[in-house]
Amino acid sequence: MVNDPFRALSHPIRRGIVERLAEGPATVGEATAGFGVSKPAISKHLKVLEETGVVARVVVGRTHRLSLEPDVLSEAADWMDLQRARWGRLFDVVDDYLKENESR
Amino acid sequence: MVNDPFRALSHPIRRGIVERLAEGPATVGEATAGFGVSKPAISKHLKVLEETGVVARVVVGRTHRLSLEPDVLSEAADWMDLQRARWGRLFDVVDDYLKENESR
DNA sequence: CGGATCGTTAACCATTGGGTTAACCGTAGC
DNA sequence: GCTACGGTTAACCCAATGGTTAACGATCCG
Repeated sequence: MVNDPFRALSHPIRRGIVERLAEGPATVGEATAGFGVSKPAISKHLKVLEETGVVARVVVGRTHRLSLEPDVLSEAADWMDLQRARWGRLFDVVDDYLKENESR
Repeated sequence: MVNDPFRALSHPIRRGIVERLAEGPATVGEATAGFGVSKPAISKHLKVLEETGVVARVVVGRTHRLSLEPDVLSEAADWMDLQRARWGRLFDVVDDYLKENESR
């Protein structure tokens, strides 16, 4: 999978960036303030988010404006919801199953 | 974050295992057939899923029965849905924003 | 022009990740 | 008892991650 949103979201800093961008577009400085890592580290995280198609970048003068690219993230959200719907049908079944096994 | 479901889901094999377990509990062999990697590799993926609290294991004789542990995955699904709800309010705004910047 | 600002690239380093093979453990079954 | 089976552990390998500092590029502004 070339666009792997789960990989993109597997680091807390990148999730933090996504959270901020979910409020609306922002510059790199705005979207990444306060994470306590160096600028090159931030730059790498942004590269991952951009490569996976989670974030889009528009260069405006010397600042880079970032915005969320909903499609790829929606894919991930859809996958999660689908799995949740499937396991949701099993709630009670699982309990029974475990009890059955414990008593074997 | 000690229980990081996104890390757990960041590998396609682990997502595959989750998909199978969303249909219902299964043994290791059942849940992980056909991934084309060795058994130790599988074992490591299962360890990750177990450590992150995504999967529970009950040893029955010489087989290990796996089942999905819904809580941690639900956390992730909730996070995704929350972000989607937030960025959803921005759809048109983003378009305007990009156009505005392109014309600068 | 010259300095400050926003952000990236380069080079490097330590750790983690994901895979392998070989060996092992415990249980099942003949 | 012994072999087959389900699965893990150990030891190892290489590539990818995530961080650093130092330097750079480009733009803005006095």
